Amino acid sequence: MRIAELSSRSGISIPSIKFYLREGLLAPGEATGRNQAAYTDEHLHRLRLIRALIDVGGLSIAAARDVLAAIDEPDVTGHELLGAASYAVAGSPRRDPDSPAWQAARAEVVELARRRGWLVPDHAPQFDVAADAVAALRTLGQDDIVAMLPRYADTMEQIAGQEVDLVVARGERMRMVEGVVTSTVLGEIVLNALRRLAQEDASARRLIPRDEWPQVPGRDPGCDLPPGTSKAAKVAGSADRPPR
Amino acid sequence: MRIAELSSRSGISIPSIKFYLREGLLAPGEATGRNQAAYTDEHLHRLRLIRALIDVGGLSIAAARDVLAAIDEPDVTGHELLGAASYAVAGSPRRDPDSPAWQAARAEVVELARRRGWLVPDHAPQFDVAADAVAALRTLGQDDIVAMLPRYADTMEQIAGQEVDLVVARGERMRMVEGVVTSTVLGEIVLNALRRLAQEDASARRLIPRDEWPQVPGRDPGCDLPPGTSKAAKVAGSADRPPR
DNA sequence: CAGAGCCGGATAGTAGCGCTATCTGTTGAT
DNA sequence: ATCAACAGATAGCGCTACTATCCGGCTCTG
Repeated sequence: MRIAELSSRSGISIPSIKFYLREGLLAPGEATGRNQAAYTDEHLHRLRLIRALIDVGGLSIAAARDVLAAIDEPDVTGHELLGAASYAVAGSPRRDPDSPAWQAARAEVVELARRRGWLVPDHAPQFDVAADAVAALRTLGQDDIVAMLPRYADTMEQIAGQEVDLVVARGERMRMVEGVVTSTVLGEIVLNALRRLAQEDASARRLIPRDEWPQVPGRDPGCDLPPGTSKAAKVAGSADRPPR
Repeated sequence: MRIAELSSRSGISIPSIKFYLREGLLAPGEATGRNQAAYTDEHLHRLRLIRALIDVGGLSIAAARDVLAAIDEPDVTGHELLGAASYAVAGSPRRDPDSPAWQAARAEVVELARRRGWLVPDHAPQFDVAADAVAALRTLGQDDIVAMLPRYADTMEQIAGQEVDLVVARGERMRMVEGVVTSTVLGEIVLNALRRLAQEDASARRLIPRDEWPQVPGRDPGCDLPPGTSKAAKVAGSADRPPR
């Protein structure tokens, strides 16, 4: 296929495709002449991945390039890829790594991970990101929100375990590698959106009088978890919440 | 306090402070003369909030302005504020709301929320954000990741309930309102960072031979959840995972 | 086999965002 | 009286993610 077809099938303008070629996000097509090249369905798929990372995942061009380069590296393992993706997404713009408050916040998060026995190196960039947020919460006097950290960690440990199991179960390397990236980047978007929706629901239930609730169909019991879920997890899913 | 002191105490340059004044993120100081104004500790706090939202939370100036305007509105309820924050953060750049695939993805997420009985309007912008990601996952052939949606929703329902309880417990309106914003925006950053760390841990446990694990101190049992956690939740926290 | 039009590659230009610099006239501290 | 600091306004800058234009070569059509 030539570039015009690649453009029309992907919905991306030819100049943009050329831009991604220049930036090294997309491999050149196979040359069929001095100034002609042929593109394949793999290029089409790659373009969709690029747009998903950039438009939906909010990655910068540079971050997307780093992630995609790790995908292309044939002997990078799934585990290393996750680190690479994590590093690329974290970016560098930290607030002030020199202040004692920031260092205390970072130490707090590192200690949390250590107590849970997480196998992560102390220099993982995500610790810096978390430290930024924790330090900001503390200087804003929102210490009680920081107190939720252990619960956040517990929850994310469950989620991450299931995500990794899912991707590892695929077996085939190429599908695993792309699964790591998409579940990390796009899964985050979905999780964040669902969290906001759940917050809106939770605050409606607590702050709006029951007789002013909008009319909604009743909640279907027990049909919203996929097969294989343990009874304990289902029970926990409804624990610690006010009556609905 | 005059602007020079506000600048040195906040660590933000005077031109930047003037910029925030122009953009309406920061209220003008009380005028003490034709071209003099006095700033208070509230201005200092507000500046810290602005920087937290922008630098740490990644909000644009426009989104931060919308959120802060909602905070300032004296008769906006905590619940409405959450909607405003949610809306401001969602932004508008959606992928292609006209394609059938996108509409199917949106319907899928709306149906998920409806089945759980969430009290959220169908037009909530977070549905659009989630639809973007779900549609992207489907076109990339990552349907098994989409299958995790119900579990994501269940998890976020728990987290959001606890967050809202925490903030509502404060009682005082001003502290509630700021708690909504900070927990929504900064909590998301922390959650995302912890998720990536947990993913790295999970993939290390599954993909690296046990005898190559880095040496880490043992996991402390049971001391990582705050008081008030039910036994069921603690058990669920360790369920469905491979042996550690 | 001519010529219209698409091709790859290169260079230059653009729009928006988040500041930053400079200028003007005024004011308060010494 | 002097002079740095101030508020307010206008203009400019650096970065990112494209977008436009040009060029000589290719290829498809009639």
